[in-house]
Amino acid sequence: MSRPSSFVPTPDQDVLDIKPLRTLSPMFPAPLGVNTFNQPSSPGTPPMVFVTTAGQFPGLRSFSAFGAQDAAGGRPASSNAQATGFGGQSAVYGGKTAANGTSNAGASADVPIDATPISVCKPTPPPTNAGASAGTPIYATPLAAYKPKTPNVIQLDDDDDDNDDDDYAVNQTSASGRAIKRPYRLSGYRTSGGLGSDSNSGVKIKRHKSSNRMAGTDHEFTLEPHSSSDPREVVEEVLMTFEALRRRHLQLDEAQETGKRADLKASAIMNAKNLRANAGRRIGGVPGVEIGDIFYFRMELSIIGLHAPSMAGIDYMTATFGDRDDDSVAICIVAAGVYENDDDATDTLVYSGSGGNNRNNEDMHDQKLERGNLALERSLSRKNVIRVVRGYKDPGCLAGKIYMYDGLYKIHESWKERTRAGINCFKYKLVREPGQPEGFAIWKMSRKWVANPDTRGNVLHPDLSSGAEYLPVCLVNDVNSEKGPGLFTYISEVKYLKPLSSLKPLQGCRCVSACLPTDSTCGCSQCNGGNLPYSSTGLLVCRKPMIYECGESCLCSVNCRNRVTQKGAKIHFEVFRTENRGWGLRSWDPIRAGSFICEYVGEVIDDEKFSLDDSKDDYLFQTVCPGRKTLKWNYGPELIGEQSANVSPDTFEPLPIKISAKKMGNISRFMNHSCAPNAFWQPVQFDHGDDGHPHIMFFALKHIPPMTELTYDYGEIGADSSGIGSPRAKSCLCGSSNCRGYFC
DNA sequence: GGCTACTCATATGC
DNA sequence: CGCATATGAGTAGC
Repeated sequence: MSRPSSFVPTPDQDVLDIKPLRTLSPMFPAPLGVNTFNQPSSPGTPPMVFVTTAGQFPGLRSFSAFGAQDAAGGRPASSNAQATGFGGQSAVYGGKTAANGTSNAGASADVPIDATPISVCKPTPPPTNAGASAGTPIYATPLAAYKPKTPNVIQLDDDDDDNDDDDYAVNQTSASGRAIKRPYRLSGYRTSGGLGSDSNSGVKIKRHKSSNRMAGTDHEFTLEPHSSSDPREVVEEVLMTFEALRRRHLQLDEAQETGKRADLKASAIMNAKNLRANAGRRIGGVPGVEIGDIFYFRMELSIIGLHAPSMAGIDYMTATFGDRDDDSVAICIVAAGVYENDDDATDTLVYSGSGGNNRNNEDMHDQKLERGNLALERSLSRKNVIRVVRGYKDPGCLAGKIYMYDGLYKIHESWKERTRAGINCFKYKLVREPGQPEGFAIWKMSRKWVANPDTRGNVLHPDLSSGAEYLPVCLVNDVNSEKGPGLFTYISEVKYLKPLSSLKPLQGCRCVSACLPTDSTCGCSQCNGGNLPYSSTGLLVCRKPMIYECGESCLCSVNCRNRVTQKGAKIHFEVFRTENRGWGLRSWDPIRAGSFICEYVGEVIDDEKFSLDDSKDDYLFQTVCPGRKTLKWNYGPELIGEQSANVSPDTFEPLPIKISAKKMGNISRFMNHSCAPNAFWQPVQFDHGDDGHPHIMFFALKHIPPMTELTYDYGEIGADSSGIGSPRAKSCLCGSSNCRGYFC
């Protein structure tokens, strides 16, 4: 993950200060790097010229707004979050906790009226268990007597006084890890070799014989020789591969109007090839997974070892505590978030046990103290930490649910509650362990800002673009007293040297209304290698030397799905003062991998007149070969037997285009470099056919949580010889584990 | 004990 | 709203 540059933790800083999510990662020290991206701006001078698309704006309105904000602001830096008032100790009891639990709606901050501590609940006496069928509930068994026979026995230090994670270092002694052999049936997609067999009846993939999957320690996962030993890298690689596979499957499915659940297909392949991280179970944090990480599928949680079950909300394991009996303890829960209201409590959570509410209202029955519920109950007495993943259904968001890892919690109490439907339901109150970086709290906060930008503190200007962008671009400084970046003119479109009309036109398609993935005759689809380059939700499927969107010469409408980047960015950006890298760009919205972020806007520089002076331009964009991570974004086709679409540094061919955003540009001029970036550039054509001078569009390399700095790999000039000697080379201290040390 | 094969529980994602 | 289904626990049997 890119190291957001803006945070050097200091003792006096408020924990709730608005900071990027990742900065407190224990794995990486705070970045020390400084680059010279932003011109220094003296406090007295107007910081910039605000310009609309129509032309240069006199700036009167802007400047006065600027001053007003400034005066009104006047808050000390790094103290803006308190006003939002989350993190309180408010209890989450009552109405919210149970969609079905109306009886408690009025019970405020106290144990619900009809709540009974589970310890008081007397389980019904065990049925004569001799001939107990498989379905016999264990509910009846007294806890102490309950001794699961699962072979996955893991020993723990029997020492639960301390909060330290190390206490839960897991020694896997006997871990047979019996793999369930089950053919993975991938119906409805065709492979062109590789794993393929019998595409009519679906492809069967045998799961890897994984005798060593549970053995040893963490990372037997290797994708390829380059693969990192850094757990963070491994996790990101797994997720990137999953996403690449999923997008490609989606594309194939759409083309054939068949199949669904590309997420399941992708994970089937991942599992078949044993491409997963952190196999096995553990109490406490998962290596390479950081608080604030976001996910879009339950499968993603599963393949990185964060939460193994693909559907169930409670992940648990059997462990041996010292010389005591084996015990099942909960290790991770996914709080679905369907009962989410305006509850501001971000450090407590009331979780409902599982079971009982069968579909169709038939067969409703009391929840039983077994499996996950039992594990939670045992975790209450064991006091072990439990990972919490918060699910959040954004009403305004078309995509389904987003999951965010919110760190470690402990169960503080449990009780039984009668739901509206009349069944007994277990409730568990979880409290977030102190001292962890904020996760869900930042999420909630940024949602609030999106709903009402006025609630964002430390604002220097409400819209840097003065309306030129689809959404306002907030300028903020949580760090120091600097008033803004150096002077520049905000424009929203690239300034070409020649009028577009004089450029070679782009060939269009003759699709009526909209280009369809099933239509192989679509000219634009053919230009893109036979498929539409974007998914139906607008995600880029694959990184390519060039993407051709539909344009003016096409007959299709503006609603055609092959028009994505030309419509502009639709993200709530903010330009913010980083701690040590000048100004940077980040987003209030979560950004899903493959999403369009923004275009590199500036003045196209004439290749012939390119001078030494220009080469010192810090805002010059050139198509320099980026690092491995960016090049590998497509990794996935190889896994399903397709030809690799990847470009290697050897075959990379730069384009002649050079864009300078020094004097005029847009938000993308604030994107800093990182050797572990979360965005990449992609050439796109839609309004002209000069392939040497395409639009440079940025897409998300991975899921980007809100408030994480957006970065891309500036690349290295003369990678083969000496990038360091290059006139533009700057030393890089992005802080990532694979930092190259310099960039251009 | 090691292993396979089966059932069951879960609720997601489309 | 219905449907197909991945994962893992648990059980039975060889």
